[in-house]
Amino acid sequence: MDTRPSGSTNKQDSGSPSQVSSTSTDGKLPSVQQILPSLLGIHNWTLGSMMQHSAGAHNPNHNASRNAATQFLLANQALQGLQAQQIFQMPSSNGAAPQLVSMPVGTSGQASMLLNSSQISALASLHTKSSSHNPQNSGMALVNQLQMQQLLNNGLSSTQILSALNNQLLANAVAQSNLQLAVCQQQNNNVANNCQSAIRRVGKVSSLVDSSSKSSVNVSVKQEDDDGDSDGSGARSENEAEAADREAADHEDDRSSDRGPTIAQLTHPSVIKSTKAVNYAQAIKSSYVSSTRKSASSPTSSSSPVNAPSSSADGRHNKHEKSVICSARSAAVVDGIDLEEIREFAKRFKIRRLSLGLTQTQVGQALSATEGPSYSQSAICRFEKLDITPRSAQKIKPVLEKWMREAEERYENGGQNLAEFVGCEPNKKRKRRTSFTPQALEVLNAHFEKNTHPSGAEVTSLADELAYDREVVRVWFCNRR
DNA sequence: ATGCATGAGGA
DNA sequence: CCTCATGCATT
Repeated sequence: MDTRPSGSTNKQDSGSPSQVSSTSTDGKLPSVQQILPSLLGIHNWTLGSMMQHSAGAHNPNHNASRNAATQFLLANQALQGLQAQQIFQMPSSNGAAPQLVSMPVGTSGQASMLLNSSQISALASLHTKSSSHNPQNSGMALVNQLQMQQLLNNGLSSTQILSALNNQLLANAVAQSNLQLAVCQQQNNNVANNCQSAIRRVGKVSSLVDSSSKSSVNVSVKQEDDDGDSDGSGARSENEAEAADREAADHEDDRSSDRGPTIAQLTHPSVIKSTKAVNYAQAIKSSYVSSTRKSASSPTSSSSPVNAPSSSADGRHNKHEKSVICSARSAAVVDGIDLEEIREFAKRFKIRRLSLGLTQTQVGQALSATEGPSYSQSAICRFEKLDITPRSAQKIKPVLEKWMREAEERYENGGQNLAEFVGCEPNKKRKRRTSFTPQALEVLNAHFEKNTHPSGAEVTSLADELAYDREVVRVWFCNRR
């Protein structure tokens, strides 16, 4: 289904293929492609390829033909904990596009990463020489499984996971012989250290290693790929590529939004300290006080005055570190909604989605093709991040649960058409998104801090002063609140 | 991933 | 007009 809504587009073609997990290539540290095989315990595998069957029936122009054929790396099943290695090649004008590589790690985790063609071929050429049987493979896999889960448990974004994984690979390569659990911990620390900088660079603080490793690392992901065949994603790869690119370029500047209290916030009151306090209070206010329902559990129960005091000079700079989502087990229950349960599901869902090699966009499209309510990429993104109110989450959850079950079924049956694109009607044109200038934002924020609910007259004059549509200004306040 | 837009439902 | 839930469009 190639698709891409006609008008769409901003998408510059495969502009930046690489990004990927290529790291130190030569010299000191081994490159990813050098250690990947051992990391995964792959010593015997076969490279197969099959022409991509146009699952969607069309897409003649994918003629990346010769090489664009979907390739599969089939891992030797003899190595426990590892199953089929799949490589979905994304069609593109040139064969240099990066490929999404999904690899099961351990028995219940799965990592996805992008590898460019040279890395792929490097990986491919390795099978000829790699023959050393390391009895400790399973051990390695296990270690990585744990680490992977920790990464996932911390709610990191795809980009973060990729970089973290990358560091993980290096860490493992360096400590290649350690397999004891104790050593495992050590590795975790190494990984943490290695990752920290990367993560920080990306703007998020997060405790990567929860040494106490918490009880529930039960990310029960059942494995169903026995022969790595699956596809259907082959045809959708355009979207895949698109998303991949975006993720690659992903800049997480962490601006954060102050919509209502999100599950992430509710379940982690601890992270909401200092600067965050104000926002949190506001969040509680807007969503609970006003809705009269409010329930005991919310940590800050008391309602804050409508006019957020906000002691800071500039509200915008106060909203930072909101997306810190680390592990926690607080089984909070708000409004009869088990946040913990939702959190668990969101985690599982993300893992499943990735293991199926699907992007949020694809899931959204698939959803819209099925019965019942559907949700957009945005919604899915927010759900996975738990950047939504408990109420919304509870509403979306069953939909995703249902879809996930069906997706698994289809996957097992050959994985055909996991996503079906349904031509959306153009609908009426949406107003072009307004982009406020930094200056305007300064003014707006200044006003917002003084008064979150400006009167009609105030809005008008403000709009006037800034030379923006009154409606635009009004909406800005609504969204800001 | 997230900023702004839209529309429903409620005062 | 507001709040909320969502989505489109853009970063």
